Amino acid sequence: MGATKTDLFTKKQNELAKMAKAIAHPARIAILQQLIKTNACICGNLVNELGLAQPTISQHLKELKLAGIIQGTVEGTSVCYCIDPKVWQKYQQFFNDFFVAVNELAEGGCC
Amino acid sequence: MGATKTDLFTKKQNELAKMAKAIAHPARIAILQQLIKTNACICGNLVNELGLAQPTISQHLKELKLAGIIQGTVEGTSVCYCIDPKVWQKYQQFFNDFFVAVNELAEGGCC
DNA sequence: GATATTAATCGTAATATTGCAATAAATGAG
DNA sequence: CTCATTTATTGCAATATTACGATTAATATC
Repeated sequence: MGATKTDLFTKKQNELAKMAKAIAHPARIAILQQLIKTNACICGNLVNELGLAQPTISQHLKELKLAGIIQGTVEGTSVCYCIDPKVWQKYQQFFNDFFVAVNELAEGGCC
Repeated sequence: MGATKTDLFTKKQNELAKMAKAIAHPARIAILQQLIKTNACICGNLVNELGLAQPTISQHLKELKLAGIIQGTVEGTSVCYCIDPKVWQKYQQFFNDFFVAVNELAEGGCC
């Protein structure tokens, strides 16, 4: 039915899934990389960098903002986006914790 | 139009996005955690553990298999799934590389 | 206030994802 | 070969995502 049954899973599982979803699009990854690369925030010249239309970029920015990864502050007629380091670290932590679990056992192989 | 414009992005960006998508669902995270927890592979008793119908689990397993994270080997009437440590490590590496980039600068804040 | 610039929102079309009932395929036991 | 068990596939309905044209909102400049 297209709707995820979130009630079947733990808070952590749902949260990690949501975090993964936030970066599960090349445009959003490209946006984040641009924000990192230009350090200082840079605003909507993302539209020029990536080849997507302005509303599309705006929508992706909204999702990233909703996920908490970035924040935007109005600056004249334009808006300045940048990564929230705290949330970014949380993401790093969550993903690392998830992946690290296996390496602890691993080896044995199985089937 | 619902179709991602992959041609606009780099191979790495598309790949990371795909990897994120593979784990961007709580059921798939739960499945992976079960496979880790029970170390030895465990097959379709995932259906009992999670509360989803058998075809739904089967579909998620297929996606994880397609992403390369897991592999399944037939064992009698049942199938034994387990994590592919090599691919898992690749995932860990990719995500870490992505997140680590910011911490190198960070601090300055911006807007 | 009128105009230009930039970004957000609305509306809509195309496509993708999620979930499951029904069914098929594969294998082991008898 | 028949039957039971387990998993995969098919077909379909509900919902979500992606993308963009058209428009609106916000702000700066004149």
